[in-house]
Amino acid sequence: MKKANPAPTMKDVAKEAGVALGTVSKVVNGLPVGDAYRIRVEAAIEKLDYQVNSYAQGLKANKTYTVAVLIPNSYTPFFSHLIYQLNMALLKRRYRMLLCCTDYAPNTEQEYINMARQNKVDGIIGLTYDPNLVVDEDIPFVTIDRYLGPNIPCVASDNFAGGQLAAEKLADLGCRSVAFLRVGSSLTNEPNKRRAGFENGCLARHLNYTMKILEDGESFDEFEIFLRSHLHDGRLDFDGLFCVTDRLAYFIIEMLERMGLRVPEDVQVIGFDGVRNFGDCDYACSTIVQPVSEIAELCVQLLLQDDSSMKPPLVCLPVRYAYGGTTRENSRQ
Amino acid sequence: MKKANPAPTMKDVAKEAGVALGTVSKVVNGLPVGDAYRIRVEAAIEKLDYQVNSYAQGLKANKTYTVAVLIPNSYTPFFSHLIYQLNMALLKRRYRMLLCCTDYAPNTEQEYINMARQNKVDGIIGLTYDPNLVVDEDIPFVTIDRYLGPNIPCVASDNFAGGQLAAEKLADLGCRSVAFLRVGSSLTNEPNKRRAGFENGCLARHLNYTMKILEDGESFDEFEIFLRSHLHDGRLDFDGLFCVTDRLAYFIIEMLERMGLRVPEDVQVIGFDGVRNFGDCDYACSTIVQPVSEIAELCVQLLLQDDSSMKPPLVCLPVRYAYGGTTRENSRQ
DNA sequence: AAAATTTCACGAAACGTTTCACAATATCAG
DNA sequence: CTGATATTGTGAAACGTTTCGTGAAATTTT
Repeated sequence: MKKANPAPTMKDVAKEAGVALGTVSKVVNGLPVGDAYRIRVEAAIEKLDYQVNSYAQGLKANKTYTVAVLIPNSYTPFFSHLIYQLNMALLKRRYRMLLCCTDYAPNTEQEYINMARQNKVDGIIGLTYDPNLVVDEDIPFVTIDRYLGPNIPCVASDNFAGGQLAAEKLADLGCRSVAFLRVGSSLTNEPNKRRAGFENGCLARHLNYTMKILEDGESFDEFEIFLRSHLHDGRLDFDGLFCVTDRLAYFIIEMLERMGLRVPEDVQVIGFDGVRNFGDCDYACSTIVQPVSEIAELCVQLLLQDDSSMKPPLVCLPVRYAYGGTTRENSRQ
Repeated sequence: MKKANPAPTMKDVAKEAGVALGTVSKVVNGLPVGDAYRIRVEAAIEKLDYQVNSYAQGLKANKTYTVAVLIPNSYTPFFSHLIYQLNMALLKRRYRMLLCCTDYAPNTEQEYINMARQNKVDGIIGLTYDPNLVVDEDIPFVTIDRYLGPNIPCVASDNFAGGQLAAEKLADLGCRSVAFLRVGSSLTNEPNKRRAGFENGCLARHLNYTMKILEDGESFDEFEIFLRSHLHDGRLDFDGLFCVTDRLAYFIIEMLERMGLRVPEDVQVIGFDGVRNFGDCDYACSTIVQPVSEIAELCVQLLLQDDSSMKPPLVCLPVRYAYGGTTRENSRQ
């Protein structure tokens, strides 16, 4: 049924069905209406191919069913999976997702927050960078991986446990001397706890450990310098490496191979994130997997629940280890 | 300036400034207003921390400044980059992006199209799968990589030229016998032209060529069977491979290495897409790069331009070759 | 059978904008 | 100084919903 240009409104449906406006509204919203009326209204809706205007609804209800998602970009694997899962979690609740890529720029982040407010979104989920972000007190806000204050719930993986798990795994897989590699970030965000967790795990398992943390401007080449300084007669001082992200692990593995070291025979490598290299292929490396889907689900739950007194300031979700070819699994595994 | 619960409206601003509603509206929209009035209104806006309600605007103007983007998922590298660039192109024009991941499911695609219509979006950009998609005639629709009909503009890379370019590159790099590898898809979409282009290029350059196209249910293992059947005494019949996507190329390269063949020494490999392995690192392989940013920009332009008579049914954008370590660049390059 | 009660459709008002006919003021010619 | 013209602020109406007080009809009670 092709309809002339102006989209049919409730008023048109009411006229077509010979009922009042309010009756149509009730039918549309599933409120109790006499069967005779319901049938007439439904027929009219069908005939006119009527669709409710959700923006008029939003105006009336002061609710837009829109959530803004602030994220540095959509193409880093962890982010792109997060977006996917957030999209699913929101759509399940009939919410729309307004995606804002910030490119790590603090002023862009602030701009988007203001813009989100102007768009009267029902809430904001932010994986943000700027520690001095000014968030509006009266718009629900949930962060990922960044604790901004006791009134702003933060959802993250259990990064500390993830670090511990990496150490334990390496120990279980026979490592004696390990290193932690991280790209520099002066930020105090949740993923930083990976280091502390790893250190803790190494101590518990009596592993020798070394850290190499890149400073803010330093290039990845520093890692090669570091590794070469620990290379003697073609043998590395370490038999295990824990990289702060899979992306870094991927680089390091290529670097090791260029240096003539075999992974996992000479040195085992564990990364962090657990996202797939090409979207749905194997893991790029053995890794600590973040529960992306659960993170997304919880963010949305916390954001949309109205009882703000029940919102915990920080939730850490359990991580797990996954084999990805860069460790030597033993038979007990 | 902390404000009590109900957000201030234009009416509040008008009262505060002692002017009429229409005057505030003009100031907000940058229409000519006497300086004395403008100053009073701007002061009131500042004082009350007023933000226009863009949903009320949308209702009045019958324009929601929202565009729905239908895409299989957000984590496949090509898609995630597309989303990023679409986001940028839309945001530049103050449009919002409603992201819908369809998981390649035809019914989900149709559902989302209906939902988008309900949400009164100003347009839809779709990278869709279902060839029988029912699109609403009176809502602007632009597709990516899939030609649905003369009234629905389609934006794509010049896949044919890309295929040609791959063949020419392989020829220039010294190949004599090449193969084209593709995963099966019975769909008639734009990327299918890569094969025809490659074939064309091979003929022009007198290259021996072979095709291996996976049928719909077949696993990637078929490629190994195919390659092994062309392996004699550790030497492959081909010295060049063109893979339909970088993702496939990535698999094939790993497969070749497992088979004891060196890339690019024994066999050179070119993929297609040109997206980065971990978001912003090097190319995963030598590749034909799709102009993702231009595709996104053009989609948005076509979608939002009102003169529908000027919309071309199909636009193919130029691709380029990029070195990614899996070809032997010669000195002339 | 009449009164009391319940049920439920009706339609006006309101949400926060934009727009437009109108009125008020300022400008200028004669 | 008057009357015509240009300028610009005013406020009501409209956009498409939801909500809620009103009252008519149906049902139950005595």
